[in-house]
Amino acid sequence: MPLNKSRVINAALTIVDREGLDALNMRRLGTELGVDPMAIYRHVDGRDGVLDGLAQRMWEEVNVAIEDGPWREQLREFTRALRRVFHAHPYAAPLMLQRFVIPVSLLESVHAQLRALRDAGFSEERAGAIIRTLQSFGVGYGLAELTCFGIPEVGGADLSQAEMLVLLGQALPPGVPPHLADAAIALYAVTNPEAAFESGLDLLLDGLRPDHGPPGSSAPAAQS
Amino acid sequence: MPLNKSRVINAALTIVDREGLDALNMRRLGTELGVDPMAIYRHVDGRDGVLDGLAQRMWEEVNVAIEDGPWREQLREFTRALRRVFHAHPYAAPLMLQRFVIPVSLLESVHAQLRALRDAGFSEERAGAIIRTLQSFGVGYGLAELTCFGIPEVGGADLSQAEMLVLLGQALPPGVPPHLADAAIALYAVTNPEAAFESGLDLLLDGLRPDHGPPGSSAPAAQS
DNA sequence: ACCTGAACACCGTTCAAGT
DNA sequence: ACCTGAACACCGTTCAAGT
Repeated sequence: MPLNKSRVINAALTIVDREGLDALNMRRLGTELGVDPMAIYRHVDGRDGVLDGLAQRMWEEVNVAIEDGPWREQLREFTRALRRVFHAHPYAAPLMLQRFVIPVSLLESVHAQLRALRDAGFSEERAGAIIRTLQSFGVGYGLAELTCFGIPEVGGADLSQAEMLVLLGQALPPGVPPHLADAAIALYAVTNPEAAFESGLDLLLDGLRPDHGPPGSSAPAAQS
Repeated sequence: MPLNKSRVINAALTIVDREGLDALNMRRLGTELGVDPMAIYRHVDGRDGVLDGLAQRMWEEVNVAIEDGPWREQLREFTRALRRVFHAHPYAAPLMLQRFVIPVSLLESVHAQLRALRDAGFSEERAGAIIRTLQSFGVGYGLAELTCFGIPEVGGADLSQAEMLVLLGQALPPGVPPHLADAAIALYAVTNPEAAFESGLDLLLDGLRPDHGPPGSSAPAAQS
């Protein structure tokens, strides 16, 4: 079992998932692999290379099963998957937004989405805008949740209303006027994170209508 | 002119804006302030405290002039301001999503937005969802642009179509099939970043309709 | 070709003095 | 009360050997 890049990234992810990004150093990674730290440099371009590898791994985890089916559901499922990575790997997932790497698996998803939207009657330009918007929303939402609720909490995802308010209180500047505290509560003290995300997703998807009529389909029914 | 927190954060932002986050260390910060590095620890809680201060500063920069006017324009302007910070401080802005700090100025914006939406006939819950969605979109989009185009390029914001394609090619895995390269181009090779962002914003805002009829206004005209 | 370990430069932070 | 500087622990990386 010779050392290779994949094994290095695996070990790195194990460390990061358990102890956070700061705990990842080359010496630690060496002992985790049972190898001299310097041996790693043969397979990966230093610590930076390891972080690149982690970012790539995170994007690859955004894989979604259904790539056919109605376009709206396809986009919805992809955006959910985007957020899910942040919950699954709260320490490593932010790397997706720090390093520019595009794995093939992501391009395959994008390709399927572009085709689905084009088939539904969206112009090429609008299709791109829609996917970019959903991607931004997905990663932005996932990342914002992480920084709001703190890393360990978001993993368990079960904070009581009281605990959340205390957490919020600590982040608020001392001596905020009541009406601003109310605003903070309304915005950040979310009781059901899943439902809150879904309603944001609905907001985005329900407003979408093809520009020119689709090749052949009945009228969509979303705006009740 | 005694040393204080505000002066420390100012100096830190100067360094970070010019040379990036990695260039920010306590010794460097000391010389920038003309002070022994250890003097800084009196006013700020170590390097971490400096980063917290920078995150706070970034959020404070998301100030928007108009806080009245129609709700749609108010939200639009705020989301634009969110993205603008990432272009103004490409190195420091990502800290907004790494540390949980909420300055009063942000809460004031949120409060005004909540009221505007409530007055327009949106329920409290839906108003929160809308603002959260727009915030996620704004920061997600800004951050994604940064990682896509690279930090210095996003500042200048003038990349030729050719330069952008080369940049994209470097990020793509070697030997991607043509149809996937096409997908990457459609999604990432944006010729007009401003226009692309605006169309995402339109996507989000145009779909919004109050739940119960507004207190008294004529019908909105957005979906032409 | 691949792994090893000593060594170097750098950085955050503690602590005991200074004024 | 505030600033100073020596010192320590830690970490990424280079380099000359090893097998």
